[in-house]
Amino acid sequence: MQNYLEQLNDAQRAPVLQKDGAMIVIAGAGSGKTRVLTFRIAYLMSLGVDPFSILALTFTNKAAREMKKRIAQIVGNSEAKNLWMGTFHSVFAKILRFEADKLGYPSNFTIYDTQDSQSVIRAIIKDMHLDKDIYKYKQVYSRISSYKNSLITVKAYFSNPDLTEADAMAKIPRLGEIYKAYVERCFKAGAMDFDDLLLKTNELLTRFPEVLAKYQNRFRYILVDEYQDTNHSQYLIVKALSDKFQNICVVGDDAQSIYAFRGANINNILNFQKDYDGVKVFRLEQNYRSTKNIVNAANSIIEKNKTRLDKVVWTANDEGAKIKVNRTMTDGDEGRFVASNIFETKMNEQAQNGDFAILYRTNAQSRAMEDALRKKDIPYRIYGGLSFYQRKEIKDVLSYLRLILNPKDEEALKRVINYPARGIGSTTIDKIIVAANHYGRSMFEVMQNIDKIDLKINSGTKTKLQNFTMLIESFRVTNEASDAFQITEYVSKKTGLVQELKKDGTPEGIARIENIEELLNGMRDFVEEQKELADANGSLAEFMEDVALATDLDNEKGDEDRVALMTVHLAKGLEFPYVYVVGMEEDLFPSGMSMSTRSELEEERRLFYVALTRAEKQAYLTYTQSRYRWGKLIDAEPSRFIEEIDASYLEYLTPITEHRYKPLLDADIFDEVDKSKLRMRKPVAGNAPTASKSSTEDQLRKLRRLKPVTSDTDKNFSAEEANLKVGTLVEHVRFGKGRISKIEGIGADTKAEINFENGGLKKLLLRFAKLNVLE
DNA sequence: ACGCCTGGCATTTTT
DNA sequence: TGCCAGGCGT
Repeated sequence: MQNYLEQLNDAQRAPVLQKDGAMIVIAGAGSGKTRVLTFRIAYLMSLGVDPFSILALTFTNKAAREMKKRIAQIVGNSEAKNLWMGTFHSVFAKILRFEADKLGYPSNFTIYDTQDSQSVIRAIIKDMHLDKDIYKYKQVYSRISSYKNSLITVKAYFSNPDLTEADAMAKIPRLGEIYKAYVERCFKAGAMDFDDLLLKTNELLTRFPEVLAKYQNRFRYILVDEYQDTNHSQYLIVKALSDKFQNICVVGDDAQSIYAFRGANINNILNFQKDYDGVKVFRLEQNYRSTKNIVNAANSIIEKNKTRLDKVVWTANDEGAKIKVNRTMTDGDEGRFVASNIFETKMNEQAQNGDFAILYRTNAQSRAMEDALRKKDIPYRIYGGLSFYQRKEIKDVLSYLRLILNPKDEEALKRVINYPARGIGSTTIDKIIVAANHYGRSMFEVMQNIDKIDLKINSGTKTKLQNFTMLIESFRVTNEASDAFQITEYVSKKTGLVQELKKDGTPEGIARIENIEELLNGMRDFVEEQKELADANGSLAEFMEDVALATDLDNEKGDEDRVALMTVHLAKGLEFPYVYVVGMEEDLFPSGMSMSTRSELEEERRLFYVALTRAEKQAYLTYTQSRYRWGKLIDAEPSRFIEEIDASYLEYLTPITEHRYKPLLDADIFDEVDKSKLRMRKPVAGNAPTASKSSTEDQLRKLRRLKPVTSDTDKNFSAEEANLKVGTLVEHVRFGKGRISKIEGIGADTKAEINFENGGLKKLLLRFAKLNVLE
């Protein structure tokens, strides 16, 4: 152990040696935080701490696996495997299975993925005869999800007038009913969604003090990685579990908090010191990953953010090359530039494919890159997007498997009851659903008793239904004596899934069969691994637990030498010698949907910070002048983030394009405006701001038409809901209790003075950027 | 009951 | 542009 400690620098060693108490490690990009975490755990164990009493929470399975592996190398496998280590979701799913009966759930509950959840919601909206254009199932889902992450249960929702009123104001007054129905349906199906895994854990820990005590006593030492990305629900779990011993070590980097959109709360890390007594603060500021140029450039970016913890990242590495900035005409050209650049670099620097990463803001951008790489015969792998387990054919197989474990799982049932086709149509299914609701039973139970109830289903269909239930029941029996691989192979044969695909014979069909084979291979490996490493037997239940929470990143085939293509979000925690950040354009990065408030823009900036700090030796920023979006060619302008980098760290391969209208710096406006006094009018559908064809005069007229809001409802809008859309049409902006008193000029120089009567703000000067003015 | 076709719509990130 | 849901025809 001692010589391991010598591998650390002083700053890293200090938190490792700090055995007890609450502590936070603020770790800059590339500063070796994973090393600190692993060594700290190993060190605790060397002091005699039982691995059973150490809980380490990560954000990806991959991170957990790797950490476990590295700890195993230090303390040995037999010790390491007793550690409680995994994602929040996977660790608490295990605990929930163990304690499920207390919450009225079966221990074999299904975990619904996003698709399943959304499909439940879609069905509810339909059943309630709601207008699907108003109640969009995806939006409803994300709304419910964010309620759950804030621990707003159905009950809490209805007893909070602020929430019900807010939804009523948003013209979705029946959201609460949908929420309620959704929760009921999930419960009836014996299913938890992702958010439930955290919400129900909270419920478990608050409602059952003896359970809380049990886990408080078990988890004497708690470590949380990527603490900046915890949401409220996770925060409360950590807080509750660590309350007794207060041996809590959180590690994170506020500058890399990029998941606010799904409920992560950066304040968790910013306020950690207030949450516990005598918090020790450690800072890891030396970057071992990147060149001076990259580190300094990244620093010059993140400095623009207001909300951040005090920290100066530095490096002793070489100066390195400047960051190269390149402009192309189209996204196709951008792809070709990147591809040939990779080709040349490979030649000149003897680099491997695996040394390169192409990072983008949106998945849609991967296509142009793919095309170019394929033309140059450069092997690549795309991460993210549709994960392997989300593919149709895989989900079909998995649905049968889910049904074996939990016949109440309605989403799985609906998916496979008539696939492959066995003559059970939607009319029949509807009848069963009606009966299931009527008797308060699951669909499967209704089907099992189909001849005892009168559903006006003809006898031929009844037989088909019985055949199906018998098929599933026979699977259940077979599964008792099988491991995951055996039962799956059996299922895919018996159901005729594979035959169905063979029959169609198209290239896609063949690819699907290959995918199913890949699934089987993966299962075989899984079974072997489980039997060897853990004291498990590779059962289907174990496998499904893994699958439900797996992501594409977990299927790493490490031995492949390929260029990596992924979103910036996915790249967090990774590093590559050569990094291309493509699509550095306004409205794309920063995303047009995330630049209307200061906090959104700051998150985009952190995202860019993450992108840049992935690079070890060389970073490229590329942008285009026009890009295909929504199937249309649209004009693009270079991202403000390029210009935010101190120019001395940049090398322009092409002259930077001047903005026709400078992006408005957020500082100009966000500092002065109390956003709760501002309201945004929803853009009218079909009136895309960028497609506006109006003349200068029209624009001016629109500006003048801005009227003060006369109603006194403004206080119902939170800062988040109120929106000031900078960089798009001004006509979308409405101001509460204020009026525009003066407009000067148009285009880059447009100035508007706005007088506010309330909120202490009397006058505001706005420079509207990027007005859509024809030239 | 099934399958094809079409029209409408959405494109930010995902454990 | 590409996908998916819903409608319509068989």
